[in-house]
Amino acid sequence: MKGFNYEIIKSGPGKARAGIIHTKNGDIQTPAFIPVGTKATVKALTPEEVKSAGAQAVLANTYHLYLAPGMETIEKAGGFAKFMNWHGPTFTDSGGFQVFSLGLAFGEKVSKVARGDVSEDFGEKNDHAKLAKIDEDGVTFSSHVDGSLHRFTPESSMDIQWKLGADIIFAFDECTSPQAPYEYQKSAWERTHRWAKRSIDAHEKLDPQNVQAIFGVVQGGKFEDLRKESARELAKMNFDGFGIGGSFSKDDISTAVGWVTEELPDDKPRHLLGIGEPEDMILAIAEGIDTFDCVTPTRNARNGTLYTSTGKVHMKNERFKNDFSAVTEDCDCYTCSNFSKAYLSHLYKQGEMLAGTLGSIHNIHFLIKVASGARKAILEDNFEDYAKKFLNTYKQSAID
RNA sequence: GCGUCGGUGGCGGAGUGGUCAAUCGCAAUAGACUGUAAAUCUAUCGCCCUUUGGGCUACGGAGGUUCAAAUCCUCCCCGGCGCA
Repeated sequence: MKGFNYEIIKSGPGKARAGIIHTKNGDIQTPAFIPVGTKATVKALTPEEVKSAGAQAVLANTYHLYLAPGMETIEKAGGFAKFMNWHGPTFTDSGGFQVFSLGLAFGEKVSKVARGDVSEDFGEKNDHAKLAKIDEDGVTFSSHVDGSLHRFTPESSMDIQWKLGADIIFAFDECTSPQAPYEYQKSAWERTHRWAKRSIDAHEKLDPQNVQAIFGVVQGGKFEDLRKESARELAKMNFDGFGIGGSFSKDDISTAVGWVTEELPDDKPRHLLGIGEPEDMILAIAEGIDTFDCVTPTRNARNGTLYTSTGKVHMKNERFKNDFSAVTEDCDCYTCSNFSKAYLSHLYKQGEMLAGTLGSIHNIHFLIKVASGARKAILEDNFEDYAKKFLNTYKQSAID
């Protein structure tokens, strides 16, 4: 494989590790948080702002870019990175998450991190309202934009991702619902494994030189035997790295991640798909995760919630109206260096676009710092201390 | 001065005899958000009591008609418009 390589710089304590992912477009110092730019844009930010906030790479989405602007435009642009003017490593998600979000999750209040338990009537209601339907061969989507029908298979996902041109792509998988019971999780991951094999085969044909790295995606929900078996099965395949996907209960993200990283080979990178609350990242890094992506910093920022070292705060809250201190005093992001809570509060309340921009800069910077801080601590041999201190101060809910 | 239309909760604006503490929008106050259907969504929003419940005060003001009035009548106050 050309250009792609993972190197462990330091391991421990436990499964935690610091490393470097080399790609032909640059390196990623891990652990790292990768901001999400679904439609070839990290919402509300210019690539320069994303970079200044500390981002080393961005992750875009296959389904969304396939729908718009469509592959013809992306190909003419020379790939999505060039299209969006991002100079650095890139990832694309396979569209597997949309199997979930437009499928069983459509119209329901389920997200990939569950608060509830496995549902008795899983998948039985409103099936006709869903926009995605799964069969053995692939998934048929109704476009959420205009209702038109589209079909994704492992082969078409690979084809699209090859054209999108990311450095790291993911095998086409099914992101399962946290409410899915054991039997469903089992059959889903079995299908996902068949899709993984087909993804590898299809990708080899498209990219015989292997200039593009492909990661397999571990599934299995919250069930230990399924997670472990999924990891073992995928580890046998010729993937360049692994994604850990699907659903978790908030309380056992790190447990489930631990089951998986025990089974995955150490010499390949592990990406925890879609996870990104600070406390989740710290716990997952302890279990040997290298990279994360998550929409939560940018979405929260647009919706008025910002991260601080003591927890999240909602900038529209009245208490910030005349608070002229920075969101986080010791934060060196552009936002905290130049603006007060009072100003941000004003922007948010007035619905000004700059609110989303300044908030997003701070939030992605914050999460990037959580990951890079962990890296530094691992390298300096005090990760346990770093993790403990971070978790103790964070979650103390609220600031001031 | 005459005529006419109108005065509703923080604002705009419905309602024009009972199902009205009063549709709706905005603002306000909280909350949610984890591979982006998301610059979105949810809740509360007259006062008091522990409740899916109850009590009180309210639709410019004062009277009145009626079993029942934000809604009908009379007078008064205020505003827009038209005519003098």
